[in-house]
Amino acid sequence: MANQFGDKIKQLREANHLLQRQVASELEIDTPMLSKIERGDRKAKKEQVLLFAKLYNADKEVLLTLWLADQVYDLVKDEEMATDALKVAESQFKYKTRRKL
Amino acid sequence: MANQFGDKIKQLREANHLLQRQVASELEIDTPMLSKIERGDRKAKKEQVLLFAKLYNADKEVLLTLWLADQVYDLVKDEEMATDALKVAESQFKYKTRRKL
DNA sequence: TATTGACTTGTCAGATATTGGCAAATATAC
DNA sequence: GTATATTTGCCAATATCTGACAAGTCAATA
Repeated sequence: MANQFGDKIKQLREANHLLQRQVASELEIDTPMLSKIERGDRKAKKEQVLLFAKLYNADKEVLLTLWLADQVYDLVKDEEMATDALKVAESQFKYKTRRKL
Repeated sequence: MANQFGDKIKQLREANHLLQRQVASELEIDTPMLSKIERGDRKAKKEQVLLFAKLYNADKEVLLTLWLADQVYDLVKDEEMATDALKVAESQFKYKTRRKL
């Protein structure tokens, strides 16, 4: 997993002087799992992203964005048409939201 | 599945006056499967995308782009931070490719 | 260098999702 | 109506993901 999110939450954890043990306990997962999430080995659940934001007093929109971006990146990273596809998806998204209004 | 790709290949099939039966046979799948791919119910394999391009004499880059874009769209469609995440993923992608050179 | 504490790695069974294919339903054309 | 084309529903096989645990490394320090 491409890992902007993991890097960020590791950074935040350290800035808050917390151990994986402590954070893991709050998230009700074990330390190996947290380690893997920080290292990008495993994907956090959306609900856990919100908990990270709360625990670290961080902007949840920022974390959710990085979390999603990593997933998008993983999906397209090996594809030649990656950036084109991202642009197409983006315009498709904008079109749909515009229609909803 | 968001369906720019399916619409496109259905359009191309009809422009080429081909039946699902015929195309499916070329792809070595059954017609229900092709129907589902055209309708966005099932995702085509990358290898099948290339076959579509060949069969319909279409630009494979275009088809691959739509095919990937649909997948990206599906991933982000229900997320509030969707467009932000796409932008972040895009810049991440550009950075990595730049580094590779 | 033995012990301790923090973190990481490997593995695996169980859960979940995806796939391919068939049978049946529906739509379209004649 | 019949015949042909397409779609829908379903299911078993397979693949992928998940959570959990045991064992590993690494760094600090007694």
